[in-house]
Amino acid sequence: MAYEKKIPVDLDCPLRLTMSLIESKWKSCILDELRSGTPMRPSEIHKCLPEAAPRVLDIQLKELVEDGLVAKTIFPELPPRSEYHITPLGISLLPIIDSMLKWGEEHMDIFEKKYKR
Amino acid sequence: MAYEKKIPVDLDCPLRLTMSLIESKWKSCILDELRSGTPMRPSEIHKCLPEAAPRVLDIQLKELVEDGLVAKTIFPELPPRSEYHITPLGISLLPIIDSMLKWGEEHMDIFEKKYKR
DNA sequence: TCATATACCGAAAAATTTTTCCATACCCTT
DNA sequence: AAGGGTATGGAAAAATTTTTCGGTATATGA
Repeated sequence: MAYEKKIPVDLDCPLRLTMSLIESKWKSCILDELRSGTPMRPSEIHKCLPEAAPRVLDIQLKELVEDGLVAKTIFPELPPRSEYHITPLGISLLPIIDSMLKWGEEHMDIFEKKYKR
Repeated sequence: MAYEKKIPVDLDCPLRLTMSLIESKWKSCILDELRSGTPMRPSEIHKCLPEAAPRVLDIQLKELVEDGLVAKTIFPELPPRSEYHITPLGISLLPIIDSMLKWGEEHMDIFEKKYKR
């Protein structure tokens, strides 16, 4: 995530650290989908976020797991089956996701008028 | 911001809307700097965020103004002088910035151990 | 047998963001 | 007149993210 980039994230800045974990296009949405705690299979997540390219969901799920916000269970079955669920660390981010969701709902009209079409 | 991109931001998704306003590298930090309400000159902002390329601060300040989160006052003087201050809309985002700041402080140790060096 | 579904991943193209460098224009101080 | 500070912006390179396309492998159902 952070230190394998050419220009590494400044982990000493709390704001940049938190942002770096969720700023990719679909990460906050993935966490929102997983919020209930019920594990979801990747195909389900894809269905819930149909506008996201499947490949990018794969990549971002992998990064969420790497960062410890989400955990993965692989069932040794065929055809393959796996499940993702939110971890306690991910759950601790949900209030932030909530407040962004709420802010977006409350102020959506401003930006629809401003930018739509 | 949103609809002048080839792949426009989905303004109907409240989460993506909110994220799109603050996800650029330094926007949340700029809002944090302006939080007190006291106007700041661009040169001051640059000094407070020395790791940011000045050019990118200019660009992101401009976008923050365009999105209505920050306002700009230009004084018709020479040498040129201008000031940026946070708007009520920007202030309404501060609780989100706060919670990200707090989360980052509380969980920094995890990621320092994990990614530093 | 053929299509579909499952999960995943490599590679390249495209889009976007960030960085870097340079330029404008004017003032003040040395 | 030279150097430094002010605010700003063009342009290209570099870095990063996202998209798109294709491939692996195996099982099930038509």
